[in-house]
Amino acid sequence: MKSLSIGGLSEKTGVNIETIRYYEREDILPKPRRSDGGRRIYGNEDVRRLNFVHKCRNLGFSLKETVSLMSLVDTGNFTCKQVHELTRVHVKEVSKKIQNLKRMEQVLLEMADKCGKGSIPDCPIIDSLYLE
Amino acid sequence: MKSLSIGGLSEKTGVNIETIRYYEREDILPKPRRSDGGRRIYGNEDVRRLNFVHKCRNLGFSLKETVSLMSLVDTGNFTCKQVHELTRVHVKEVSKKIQNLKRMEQVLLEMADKCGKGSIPDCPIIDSLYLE
DNA sequence: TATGTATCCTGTAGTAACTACAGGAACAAG
DNA sequence: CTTGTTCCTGTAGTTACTACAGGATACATA
Repeated sequence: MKSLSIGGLSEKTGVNIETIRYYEREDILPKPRRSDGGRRIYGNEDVRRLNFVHKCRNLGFSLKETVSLMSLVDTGNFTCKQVHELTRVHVKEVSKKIQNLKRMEQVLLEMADKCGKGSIPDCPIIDSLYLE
Repeated sequence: MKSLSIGGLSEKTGVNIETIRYYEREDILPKPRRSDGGRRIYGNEDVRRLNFVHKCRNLGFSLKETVSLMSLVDTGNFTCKQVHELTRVHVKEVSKKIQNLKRMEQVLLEMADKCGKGSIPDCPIIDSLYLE
């Protein structure tokens, strides 16, 4: 089992060094052991955990949700059903966000389309922003 | 021209009272005149401006971008072309966000699909979160 | 062994865009 | 005149990082 410095861990996982220290402060990652000089030393388990967190974040889970998922796993106190439920709820939120953004995109495209692209200070985009 | 209290303005525009005061602090909205008792008094122009800001925010423009748009309008120093360009750049970012979220959604759905929904502490969703 | 430089340390503050108080003043209705 | 609602200022909290400052440590090279 090889050990890593914080820089090594950062490179291996793609997570920023400052972010790793932040996760430690926030008790999202356990405090690692230190070298004689006081530097953090990480092992394979730390890589695994950080990958887990990183992946959750990329999938849009909040840190709170991520911690929930991890502690479920840590305690062994979970069922596949529970995890499925958590995922289902989350995917619903993601879908909602997509819908909202699509609506936004639509309005923006319509506005841009109506715009004459002229060189005088008069624009239907601006006009429509003042309405309602 | 009728005047409004901050509560009235909030109701009329759908913007939170605290948010209105925040916009004032941040010089996004002008400081309104006050009553003898020191309360804020708003007019039609304030409704217009706040609607503008609100709409920009709903369309995903940052406050900075919103202020840029407004000051373009205020100075009259803009062309339709400029506004079109700003919109075009913004819609590109929105589209990118949509793409990312869709990818996320896909992965989550796939994970949920593989999940056995069983009642034992073993779950392919969790397993896949540890990978990479 | 000296030295340079790369990496690391802690602690604090900044970011965006609000939101949430606390503690007090003003206004409207009965 | 009391009661209840709305409003005031000022400060601190939220999320998830990111960016220093000022110093210590580790390691490669001369």
